[in-house]
Amino acid sequence: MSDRENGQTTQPRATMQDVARAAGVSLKSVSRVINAEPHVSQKLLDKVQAAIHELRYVPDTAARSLAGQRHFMLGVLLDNPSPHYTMRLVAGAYEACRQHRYTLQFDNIYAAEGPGHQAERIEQILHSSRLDGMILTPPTSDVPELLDSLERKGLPYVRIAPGQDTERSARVTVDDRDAVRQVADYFWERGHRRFGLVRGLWSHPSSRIRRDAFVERLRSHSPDVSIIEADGDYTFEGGLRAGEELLSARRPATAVFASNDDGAAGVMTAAMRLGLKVPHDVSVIGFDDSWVAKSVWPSLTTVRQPLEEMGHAAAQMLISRALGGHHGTFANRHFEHRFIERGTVRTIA
Amino acid sequence: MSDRENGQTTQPRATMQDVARAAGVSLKSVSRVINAEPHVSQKLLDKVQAAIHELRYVPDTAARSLAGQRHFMLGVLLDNPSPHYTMRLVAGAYEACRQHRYTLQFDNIYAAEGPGHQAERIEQILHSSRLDGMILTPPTSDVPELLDSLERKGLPYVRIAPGQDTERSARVTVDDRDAVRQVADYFWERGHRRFGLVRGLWSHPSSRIRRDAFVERLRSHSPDVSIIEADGDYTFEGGLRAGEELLSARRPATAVFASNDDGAAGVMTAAMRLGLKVPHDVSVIGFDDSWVAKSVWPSLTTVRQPLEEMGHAAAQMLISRALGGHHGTFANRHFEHRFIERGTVRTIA
DNA sequence: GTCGGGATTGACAGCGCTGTCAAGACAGCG
DNA sequence: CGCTGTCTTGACAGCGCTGTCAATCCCGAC
Repeated sequence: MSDRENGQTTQPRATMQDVARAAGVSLKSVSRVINAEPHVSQKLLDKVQAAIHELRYVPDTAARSLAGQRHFMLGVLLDNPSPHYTMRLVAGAYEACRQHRYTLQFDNIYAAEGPGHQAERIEQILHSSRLDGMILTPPTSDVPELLDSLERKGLPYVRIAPGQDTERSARVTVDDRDAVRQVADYFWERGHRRFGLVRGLWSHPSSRIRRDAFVERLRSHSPDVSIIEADGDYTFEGGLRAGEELLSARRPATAVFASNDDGAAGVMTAAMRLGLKVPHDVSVIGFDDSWVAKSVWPSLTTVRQPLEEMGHAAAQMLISRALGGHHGTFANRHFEHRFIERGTVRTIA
Repeated sequence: MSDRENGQTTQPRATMQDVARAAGVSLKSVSRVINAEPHVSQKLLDKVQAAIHELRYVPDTAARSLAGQRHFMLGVLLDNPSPHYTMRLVAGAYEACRQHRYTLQFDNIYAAEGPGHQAERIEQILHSSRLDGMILTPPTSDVPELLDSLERKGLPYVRIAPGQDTERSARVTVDDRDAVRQVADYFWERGHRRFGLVRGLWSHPSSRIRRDAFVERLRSHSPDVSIIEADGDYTFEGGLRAGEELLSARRPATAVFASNDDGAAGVMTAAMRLGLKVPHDVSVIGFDDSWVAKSVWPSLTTVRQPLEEMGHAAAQMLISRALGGHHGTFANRHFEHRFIERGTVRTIA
């Protein structure tokens, strides 16, 4: 491998003891400063901070974990097939962790294997790692067995975008309904009256929510508006099939909302194959602002979830909690979507 | 938050001491078994393993780190804009880490900010975290300043797919040349004689390598073969522009190789806009087998790098090293690409 | 039967930090 | 001026494990 282990140039890292000595105070006082504990005089604070800075002191996480009851590690439960989605969420959570010198552990829980397996898997995860908290990402946020296990173990957790039984725990939410209404209105205001809807995967609560919001909003504009629905199962393939169905109907849709971007890309391809031009002949809006949104032409009008911020918030909640925060009350941070106007919607004269 | 901290049901985790007692041996003997040290009799081994199993003992990483000189943490240096690429590499590395109860720390190094900033950034990373090794992913594998810093600190590292100065360190390689030759032959054998090439980003060594291999291979078939080149900078947009250039030339290419999938998707879109059908009028091959490869129609013929395996191998090398392995010699694990035949290439009569 | 040497096992001192508890400092009050 | 209560500071044990070193065991060779 590539190195020389004999740290010729590397002087040993400063310890808390070193800082204490340099500042002329006790070990424990340095500890107090590091942990921002109360009852520290300004004078002592200054001395210690100067010494810390001077020695470039960085506390040793392993020692802190061993001696105290924090462990500087959070877990994230993952089971989302979309790398882009996962990546953004995790990036946000990771950033929050880094800021507090925490580490993030990733755990894939395979929903496909059924709730029994999942419960077993999480028990194992909890037993074998010392965590200060757990972040549940969709679709794991809605598996009751998981929540049960977590509660039994007494591990704090935060659910991201839970679909059901929302009040049960701390959570980070985002209002899909609201975003979908914007989509519906956007189409409506541009003169569209015949709609297509590509549904997602029924096992994800988000799927039903998005569908219902879209349909309801449109009906509120006109009770007997035309909406053709088809299943797209959140994939390109699914969107392709759904698109062909929607666009080759007798009175085809002029505006299609796909429950995610992959599906929307499928619809665009279907349009192309049917000789329809986007947005001239069909308008399309996606959901997620994933990577593909910019890998199609025209680039896709879509809705972006602030996933990084959501992940960040979730981790932040857990970290504050570990520092000795808010017991009893279930925090809830809410975020808004951002509508991203690009090139796939046309205004009908 | 969602829990009860008073672990009513949670009995304390077993410690090594507990195991020693249960097995009727000394603490140190259990430690030997856990660390697979030599000089342990079969009888003792059995007793200890039984006790470990019985008590569901899991060693405490923090304590091990504190007491020993391993820290059970590896770092990955990231600076690749493609989430899919990063994700796959990291997933593999992470899996290897999990198997050995290691943790992976991610660090973004912003190449765009220039080598000076990077060196500073890595110094800071190395100073503030206790790592057993570092994995460099492209394009960080080719920043000499980074390697210098790592070596100065004496931290073992492995470079993934380094482009230059390969022998300098341990590494995990994959032969782009070989894969690109396959691509060239694949086109050639199917009767194509007029080629288009979408180049990548010059700052990535891979870009030049892929380009050269493609051109050389084709020339080896026929010295004055027609190859039109255009810059695609590894993005969809770039591929789109490059595609329009290549396909609207006087004697347009019938087969286009794009240095990555995003670029290939751009070429396909360009073809569509020019009224050309893929693969009937133009054949396209990409590189990476990224998410978009299946989000276009027809789905993209491409080349897949075994990124998970590569990440896994890199982490594995570092972990073995930390266990006290191969000093002096620079390991090198080599991987092969896999050619993925899908629907974007046509055989010319 | 005895000795040398390697194989096997264990005792023990910390690693760097936090939690506990007690001591010292200091202000206010009678 | 002494006493009490609060604020600040420090001493100390020990978290769970590994590295060191010494003790013990077992074997073949003499």
